[in-house]
Amino acid sequence: MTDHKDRFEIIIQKIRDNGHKITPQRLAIVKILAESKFHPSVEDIHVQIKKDFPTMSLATVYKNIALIKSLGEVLELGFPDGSNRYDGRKPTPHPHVICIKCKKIVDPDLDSLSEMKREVELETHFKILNHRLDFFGICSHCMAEKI
Amino acid sequence: MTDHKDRFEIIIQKIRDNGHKITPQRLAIVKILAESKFHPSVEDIHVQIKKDFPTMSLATVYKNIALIKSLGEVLELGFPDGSNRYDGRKPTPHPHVICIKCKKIVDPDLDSLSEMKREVELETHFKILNHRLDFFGICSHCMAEKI
DNA sequence: TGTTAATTGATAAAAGTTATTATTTAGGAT
DNA sequence: ATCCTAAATAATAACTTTTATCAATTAACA
Repeated sequence: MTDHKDRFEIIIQKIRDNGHKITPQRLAIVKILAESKFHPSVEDIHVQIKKDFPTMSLATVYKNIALIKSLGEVLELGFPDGSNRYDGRKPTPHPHVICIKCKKIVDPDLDSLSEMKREVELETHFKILNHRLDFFGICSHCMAEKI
Repeated sequence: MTDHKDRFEIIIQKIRDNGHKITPQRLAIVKILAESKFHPSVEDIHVQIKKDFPTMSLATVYKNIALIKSLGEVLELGFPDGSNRYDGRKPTPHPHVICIKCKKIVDPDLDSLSEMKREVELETHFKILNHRLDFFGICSHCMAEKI
């Protein structure tokens, strides 16, 4: 998948274009956001980067994610339990399928969603700008393991 | 709408059936959850009840919502900004349409969702148990006001 | 009416995020 | 290559929201 490298470069370029500096810490955070299929949490990112940057501050992770979010290059997934997960590979809204056992997050292909948006606009007279669709269930792996 | 009164009685009965006591504070909280179309927050509920019960503690609101939630009689809507809103009129998952200006929440009628669930199960091999679908936009009122 | 366990109210604690500030550093100018 | 300055980092304090604690109160039953 060369997509991951593209995403990394797209995000870095956008940061540069908006007049922000490129620091080693910033590069490390963008790298994880751009490449991780895991939909990592802030804590995940912090723990992983501390291997290479033992002095990496949690605040720096938060500030960089806020910056990248403001540039529209990362999708924030907040959950009712208060946890937040991030997707820098596909920063535009898209459905997620989440395993409630192992917390794995999968991106399904659904094409009926844009039609549903039109349906909602007709019925409610809202101008729809954004959406969020999550399915919660148990993945085939956890189902087999009966964990 | 007699539905609202029914919801109130259903929730109270369920609380009773599960061996919990009926207190005036509890009645007031259930009343708001069962009747409010507004999808109130914990703070909204607390403020409203303090008019009648000046000593009402915020902790009591939290504890009662947790109880009612555990009985499956209220739907919790957590948002990425950390806010939580509650729906005691329709406690099973259903789509919401949210105005990003005035924070109004509307329930649309969508029937293509169960079909979408089957589609997801086929594609991902997950057993889907639950879902969450929110549309974000601007309501006709805010659009007209250009607020 | 009395008894007892659940509930309430007040507050402390916990968890997660944001703000503050001194120090460091990236990147342009010299 | 070095200097300068504004931005970024690290450490920590402050803040926000939710949960836990515990003494005082009260609903429900005998």
